[in-house]
Amino acid sequence: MPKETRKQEIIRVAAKLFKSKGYSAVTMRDLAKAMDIKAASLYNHISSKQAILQDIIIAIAEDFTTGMQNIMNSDTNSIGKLEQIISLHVKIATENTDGLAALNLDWMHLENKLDYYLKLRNDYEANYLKIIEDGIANNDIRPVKPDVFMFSMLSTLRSLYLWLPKKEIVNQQVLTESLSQILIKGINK
Amino acid sequence: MPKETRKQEIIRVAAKLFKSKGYSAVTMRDLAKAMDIKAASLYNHISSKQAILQDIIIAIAEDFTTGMQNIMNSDTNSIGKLEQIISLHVKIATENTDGLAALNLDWMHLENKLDYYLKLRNDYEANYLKIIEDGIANNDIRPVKPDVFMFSMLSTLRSLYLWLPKKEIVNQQVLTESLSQILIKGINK
DNA sequence: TCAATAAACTAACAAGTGTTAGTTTGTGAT
DNA sequence: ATCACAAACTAACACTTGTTAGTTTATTGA
Repeated sequence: MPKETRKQEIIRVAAKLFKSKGYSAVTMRDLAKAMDIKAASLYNHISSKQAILQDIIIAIAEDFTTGMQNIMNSDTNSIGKLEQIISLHVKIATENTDGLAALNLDWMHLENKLDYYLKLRNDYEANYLKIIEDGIANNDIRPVKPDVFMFSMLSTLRSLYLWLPKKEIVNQQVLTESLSQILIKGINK
Repeated sequence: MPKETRKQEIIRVAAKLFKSKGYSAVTMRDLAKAMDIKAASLYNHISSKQAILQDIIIAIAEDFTTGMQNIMNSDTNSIGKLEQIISLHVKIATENTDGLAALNLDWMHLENKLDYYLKLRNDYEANYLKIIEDGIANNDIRPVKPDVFMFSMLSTLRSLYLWLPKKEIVNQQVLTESLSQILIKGINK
């Protein structure tokens, strides 16, 4: 595996700080202190504070988009697709907890890239909803309200970043199965 | 009903701004502009920016605490209590959407009152968990993992502030029933 | 009519903000 | 030994931040 560049290191530490206080409350001097250098030195590696936020959020948002494409092209029924969505969220939340926190808490502070982020998010949710609606039409899913169900499921999955650090369990598969049980069981026919 | 004081008006507008950008990104000049006065004039009514945040968050946190006390003292089984919890969250989220957003997003910026807030939250979650565990012991609830189940339910309920503004439905009872169906049905015996 | 009060104003402060310019230091390859 | 370069440094900038002090204006009850 290729070693982490200085820039990647800065972005990783920034994500951690953003998680604890939010983008706006973290100053470049805070970030510099966490890196044990002076604030001005950060600019040898990154172009602006805003660029750090964009790097963090857009990368993750594109991971979700790619993951959703794969799920939609996969050859399973709706319940299987929902399980894959849970697995996707667990995977990303496990691998990049801090970055996901920044995405969830500070997406509104994206400037140039805000529109792009919102497009990715809207498309993601539209695909998600379609999977649920298809499942109801195909009789794989009980006739719950699709939007309430998606909201509920997505709320849980989006909050994983808050919860994962508290648990000793890092086993993705165990968590995925436990969540599938709780989130899907109630609507499975 | 008593008319809103100027102070209450400021706090209400502040909550709205905090919801859109977060506490740290909202300046006193932003708030003043939203009130159509100068920043210095705010200090005739409030003592500090921090005090505004405390007013907003602590009031809601205490509402939850009171609500939980009532639920625990109520004469229903575990499923009934969980339904009451859903109803409590829907009620508070409907009546004070913006304040709830501030609580969820900016609680970590509480200074003096942070410890108090965390105590209220921890107690709330402990009581919540106990209700679930009792329900499993009494055979009212399927033997799911209590912490995963609470996390899932609470994630949804805590995200209501994001979702309510998007819906035409303001009917609390309809929403409560729909959520009960989706959140509880899966674990009801 | 006058006094009290609520609520706005102007002006200013000290501290903190993101960022730039220019310079120095250490390391590894030629 | 020297060159190139990554990565740190100091110093400073223009601007924004929360907040205070002192003053003016409008409303209202005696």
